[in-house]
Formats: sequence, C-alpha cells, structure tokens
Amino acid sequence: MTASLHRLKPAAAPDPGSGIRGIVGVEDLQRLANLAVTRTVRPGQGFIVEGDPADCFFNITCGTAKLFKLLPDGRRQIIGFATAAHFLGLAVSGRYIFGAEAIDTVRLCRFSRTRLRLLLDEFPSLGRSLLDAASAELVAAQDQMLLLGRKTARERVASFLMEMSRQPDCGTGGSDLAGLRVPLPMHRLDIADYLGLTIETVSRMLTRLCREGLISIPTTTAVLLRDPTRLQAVADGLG
Amino acid sequence: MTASLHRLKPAAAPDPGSGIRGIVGVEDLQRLANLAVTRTVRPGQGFIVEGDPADCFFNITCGTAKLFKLLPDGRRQIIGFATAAHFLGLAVSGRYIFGAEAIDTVRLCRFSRTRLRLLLDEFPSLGRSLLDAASAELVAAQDQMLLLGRKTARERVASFLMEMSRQPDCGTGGSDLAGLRVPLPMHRLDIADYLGLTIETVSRMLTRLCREGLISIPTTTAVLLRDPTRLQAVADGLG
DNA sequence: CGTTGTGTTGATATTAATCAACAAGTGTGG
DNA sequence: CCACACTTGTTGATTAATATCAACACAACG
Repeated sequence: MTASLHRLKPAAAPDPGSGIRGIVGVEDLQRLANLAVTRTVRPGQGFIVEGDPADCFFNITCGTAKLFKLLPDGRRQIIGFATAAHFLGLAVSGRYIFGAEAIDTVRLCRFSRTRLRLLLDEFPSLGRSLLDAASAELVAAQDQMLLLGRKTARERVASFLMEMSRQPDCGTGGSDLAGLRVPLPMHRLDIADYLGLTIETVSRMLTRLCREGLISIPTTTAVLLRDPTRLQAVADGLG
Repeated sequence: MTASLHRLKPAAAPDPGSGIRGIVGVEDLQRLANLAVTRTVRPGQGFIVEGDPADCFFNITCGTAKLFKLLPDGRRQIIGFATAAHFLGLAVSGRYIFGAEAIDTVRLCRFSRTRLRLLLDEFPSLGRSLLDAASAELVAAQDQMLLLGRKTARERVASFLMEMSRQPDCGTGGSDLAGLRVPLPMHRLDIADYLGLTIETVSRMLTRLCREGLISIPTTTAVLLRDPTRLQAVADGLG
C-alpha cells in the first residue's frame, strides 16, 4: 500500500459543490428545486472539489455521482454514490470535505447556504427531513466502516452487489428468469475505490462469484444475481 | 482474513441502548438530562446490544464508550468512541444497529424515543443541534472510511493518535517538555478494531513510531507526541 | 509468589497489491 | 469499411503488507 494503487493525480475535478449527503423527501426536494439554479453535469465531469470554499448546497434530481476523498499522493476513497434526491452540502470550516463527479449525466439543483438557513427557519419539517437523511447516511457509513475494516475482498464485492440491488431502478430491462438484473453504471476503478480494493481484485472476485454460480456478468455494466440469498450470506461473512 | 483476527463471540454485551451519535449542545444535554433516567456503567460492561429493540436514546455525561458492529463469526469493527455529550440513538426498523460498551466508568442519561419526538416539536433548536451533531458524525465517518480503505497501518496509527490528541482532556498531567500527552483509555484490541488492524500490528506500529522519534510511550495508557507536525504528515500519507 | 490479563516481539503464512500481458470494445480517420 | 489507437476489463506471475501463530515480558492482583 506504500506504493501506488492506481493513483489519481489530485488535480482532477472542476467546479464547486458540497457535502451533507442524504435522501430528502420529495416535497422538500421540490421546494428546494424551485429556489435553486439547475444544472446538467456530463459523465466524468466534477462538480465539487474537495477543499474549495463551500458556498452552496446541491440536490441531485437525476443520474448518479461519486463522492470521494483524496490523499495528497492521489489515493482515493469513494465514500458513496449519490443518486436522485440525494442532498449534498456538508462542509468543515467553510470548505467542502469531499469531491463529487458525475458517473452518468447528472441533473443538479444548486442553492446558497444562506438560503438553506432561511428555509430551515421557515419550514421546520425540512430540518426533520435533513436529520433523517443524515441519520440514514450515518447508518450507511457505519456499514461501510465494517466492510472496509473487517470484510474480505470477496465479502466486499458481494456486499456491494447486494447494496446496488437495493436501488429502485433494479430489475428493469433484465430477464428475471436468470436472476435479478443489477445495473452498475460506475467503472471497475470506482467500485475498487469504494471497496478499498484494486480493480484487479474487484475483477477477480466478480469472476470468482460468477464461477461459483452466485452471479452472472452479461456486460461490464450490469450483473445478474443468480442466488441473492447465498450472495447475501457471503456479504455477511457466512459464505 | 478468512480466519479469525482475535474474534469475539457475538454473545458479549447486556442491556438495551441506541444509535445516532453526536455532540449535542450543553443546554440541550441538560434539558435532556432533566427528563432522563441516569445510570452508571462499569468498565467493560455493555449497555447497547446490536439488534435489540431500540426503545431509548442515550446521552453520555462522562466517561468513554466504544461503539461497534459485529459480523456473525465475531469479527468486530469499532465505529467510534463516544465521550461526554455524545448522543446515541440511531436505529433501523426499530433495532439498534451497533453495540456499545463502557471503556472506563460511564454515566448515561437514558430517555424514551417518544420523549425525544415531543421535545423535537417543543424545542426546534434541539432538532438543529441534532442535525449539527449528525453532520459532525458524518464528517468523522467519512474520514474513517478514507483511513480504513486507503491508509497503511502506520498511517492509521498516526491518524488515530492525532485524532485522540484533539480530545479536550489532552495534555493534562503530562510533561509538556517531552511533548503533548495523549491518554489512551482503550486497550490495544479496541484500537485495532477501530483501525481495521490486529493488536500485533498496532503494537508494532506504535513501537516503530517510537523508534522514529515521533512519539514516546511512557505507559500503555498514554503516549507523548514528540513531533506532532511530522506525525500529522504521516497521518496524511506524506510521512 | 503464582496467576492472569495485557502488551510486545519474532517467525511464518496468507491475502491482496503490484507488475505485466492480453482481450474486447469504441471511436477516428483514411 | 477497415486499420489504428485508446480505453476498459480480465487474467497470470510475483511481491509486499499485514494476519496468524507462538513465545515471552511485565504489571496487577489474589
């Protein structure tokens, strides 16, 4: 680990963004969207740079973004994938604490921190939604700490696939005969940086789960869960 | 990692508890304490069991507790250490999502979830405090994901020592001549389970940092930071 | 004093990273 | 339409980091 594990130059992403990430109720989303400037971000384009002054909050209305932290030498940890209704705004001492980059085409609402403060006073239910969202984030973060600290490579990949399978857009366009179709819009490098592994290890573990009959891999951007129960067992350290 | 890394039997801790952890303002703490049953928990005694029905919230008023998640085979990940003013209450579908155990003697306030709901309606500022606390937790959790996913053993131990050195009770009772005194109330196994390492690796890295002149280790329950700047550099992956 | 729990150190094993080659797409331009 | 470069993913060989296994040191405690 002292040497490089597919390091990125810490030069990558453009544009400012934010940091609390959470799922906010639809009604809040619309309320925010009406007050915000909307924006489209193309795949691969960054919209938050870690360390930049944090002026705004963001709300994703469609698409998937990756949120990541960098070490000075370019090692990267993806701390989460944000999809529709996710809320981004967290900062420490006025600076964004992670970067964000679009995976597919992302639509964003962007609005000032001042505005949020006013809204919080005006609509107490918004504060409650944000608290719920932050709590849900925290739960996910704690699960991820268990994964990163204590699970094997195979368990991590199995956990990841099970997590992706809980996305609402799952099972669409796929043969349910062969198993639940789970889209993987992100590349192997993103999966690796999310799971604390290398792309080679992710690839090997996917191949292995496939050989073991738990999944099949029709394309690089989707998997079929052939035995979700057993895959969940692997994810829980029982496989 | 398939084999045991100092596994714990998933049988350990007694008593119910909770899950959002955060630093709540002193005024809120007192407000809560007045409405809560207080309790003393002895070192090593558990007060939240992961998976138990989540009836209550807790607020620590003094002492240090460890919060942890377990895998079925006993692998453990400590997701954080909770000290005075930390708030615990997070649950998913009515179950606590992590266990908690006292490290030294812990004083707790305990109160029902119903009560918190009423308080949130009555005192909007409490909701704000909880949101701030949850946000701070989230920031810490994201830092920890970077640590667990991408830092080396040496970097993790350095990061841990720097994190502990930011505790308010730091520098007390120690010679500032030799460096900042950082108390480590938890055992090596707790440090290991927090950093995703084994006790042996933690011990070796502490010895190594000592040899390198960055720290010294007067007792097993404290270290002296001899060169905090360089230690921080190591923690940031630059050492 | 012996015993027990905790921490350290050494020898070896194992997992996942690194290094390297190749395969499969994808897009470009001749 | 095909040749080519370029990106992404897979697979194999080897290395390196950390886990495991084992022995020992030391302090607290009865």
